[in-house]
Order: sequence, then C-alpha cells, then structure tokens
Amino acid sequence: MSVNVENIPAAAEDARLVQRLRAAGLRPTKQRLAIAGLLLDGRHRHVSADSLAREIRDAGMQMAGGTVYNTLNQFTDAGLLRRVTVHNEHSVFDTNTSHHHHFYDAETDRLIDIPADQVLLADLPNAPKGHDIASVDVLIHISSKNG
Amino acid sequence: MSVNVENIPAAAEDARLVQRLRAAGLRPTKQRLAIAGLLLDGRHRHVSADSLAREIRDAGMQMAGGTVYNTLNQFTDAGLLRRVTVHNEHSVFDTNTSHHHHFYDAETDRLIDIPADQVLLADLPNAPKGHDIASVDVLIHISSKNG
DNA sequence: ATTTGTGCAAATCGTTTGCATCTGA
DNA sequence: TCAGATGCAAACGATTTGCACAAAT
Repeated sequence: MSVNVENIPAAAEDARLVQRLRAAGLRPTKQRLAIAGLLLDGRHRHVSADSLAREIRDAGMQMAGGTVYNTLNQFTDAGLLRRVTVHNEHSVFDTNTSHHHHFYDAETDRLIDIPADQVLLADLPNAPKGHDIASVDVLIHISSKNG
Repeated sequence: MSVNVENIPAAAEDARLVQRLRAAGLRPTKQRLAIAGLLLDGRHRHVSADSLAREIRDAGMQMAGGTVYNTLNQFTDAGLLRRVTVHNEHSVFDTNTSHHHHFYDAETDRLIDIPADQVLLADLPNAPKGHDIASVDVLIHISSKNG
C-alpha cells in the first residue's frame, strides 16, 4: 500500500498554507511558508518582528532579519495579520484579524484580546466634518493589583 | 514712578511658569521655561519632539535636540504632559492631561481631542485576574469621506 | 560649592531599502 | 526564462545616553 501524501498531517497543512498564500496573492516561498506555519494555524497570538525571528531560530530555521520584517508587512497588507498599535517601542502583529480590542499590561508587554462584543460603545461622537469613522480601537491598560 | 515687574504680562507669565515647574519638582531652567511657555499656556495641543523643536527654532530660540526630548519626557513624568500612543512613527505629547480620547486622521497625522463624556463605554470586561484597569484609551481612526 | 541640567555627538533600537543572487512558476 | 523573493549590509529616523561644560540653588 502506497502512502498518500494527503494523509500526512504536515504535508496536508502545508498544502493548506500554500493555498492560503496563493489566495492572498503571495507566492508560497520557503520563508513565507515557514512564517505562515507558525502564525496562521488558527491560534490567536501577538508577535513582534523580534519575537518571531527568535521563534524561527528556535525552530532550527534561519531567516534574514529583513525578510521577517518584509514578510510580516506583506502578510499585514494581504490581510492575514493585523498591526496593533500599543506603544512606540516596536510593532505588534495580531493573528486575529477580526474586530476586537485589547488589554495591555505594560509590566510584561503583553496583549490580551477582548472580543468586540465585550466592549459596548454606547455613545460615539460624530466624526469631524467631511470625515467618516474608519475604525475604533479600544486599548485598556491594566496593572497588577498590588502594583 | 518705577516699573513693577509684576505688571509686565510676560514677566508675570514667567513667574507663573516658574512656580508651575517648581511645583512639579523641576528646576526652572531657561530651556524648560521656554518649552513651558510654548506648551503650558492652557491651550490644548498635540506636539511631537520634532514639531516642538521646529517651533522653538522658529521662535528664534535654539536648543539641542536631545534637550527637547529630555524635557518632554521630564514634563510627561511630572504629569504636565500626557504621552498619546497613536502609531509607531513618533511620540505625540498632549498638553491636555485630563481624561479624554482622540480622533486620529492618518492622512494628515492629526489628532483631535474628544471629551471623555462624549464616549460612553457602556460595558467593559473585567480585568484579568490579579489586575486592575489602569486606563482606557479610545482611538477613533477617521478618513476623509471621499477617501 | 554642590547639585542638577544642557549641549553635542555617538550610540542604540526598530525598521526599511538597495542590490546582487537565487528561486518558484 | 524571468518576474518576483531573499540575504545581507548599509541606510534611516526616532530616541537615548555619556561626558565635559554651564547654570541653578
């Protein structure tokens, strides 16, 4: 009996990612697949260019720093990731691209997702003349209780 | 009749600023007074280190770039200014230190204050275990209607 | 006189870019 | 083949820092 490639989870996952990248208009190159494998597995996570580069190295792969940045930007432009503005230190990318908000703990530089329906904006001001509201970001800063 | 220094507006303003800085625990040096004169006049404005440096030069004064940064940070630590996180390009400082939110127009990199009472957060999630909500920032991105 | 701040330049940090080389279609 | 990617290093822009000098108390 021959082995069907489709039955090998890793290969199946790979094929899925190839399609996902193609659908996003991105050529499925080795390094894009590597990053997609780490980030686009359905889990919701937050990464920085730096933390991702570390993760890639820890996985035994190697990639130029610039490529990590470029790939994150391409994924973001393609809508596969969302850039979250938290502070000015470094960019944070969110694998959860749906509408939601965040808790931010400055002590640990950690972000926690808040489903959009848990934050009810009862009253919003009108956008200034000639402008529309494009998006609303709510960032809730938290600190440990005996802070 | 002798001239009373207190009657000269500029001098009176200067005296007020000297006290303001002292109260904040900052020595009233020439350059801190210069920046305080520009920023702490009661008007609500948003400046970046760069725009402030330009403003200082345009006023005929001169100041080392590092001093502008250091002073903005000192003022912020002292509570005279508030740092607003809008994006990762550069820091924005707000002379309005009271609780409020912002519109942000990426096209012009302009911030507009929204009084706190115009944004009603009807429902907020509880902070994660062991944590308290420190502050809530609402940033509303706007774009021109014929975007 | 002492402490604190400033000026300036160099250093740092995150990120982007240019260009020769390589790779996927 | 050939457009499009990668690797690397240099370039960059914002911000911080180290140290000799100057000003505030």
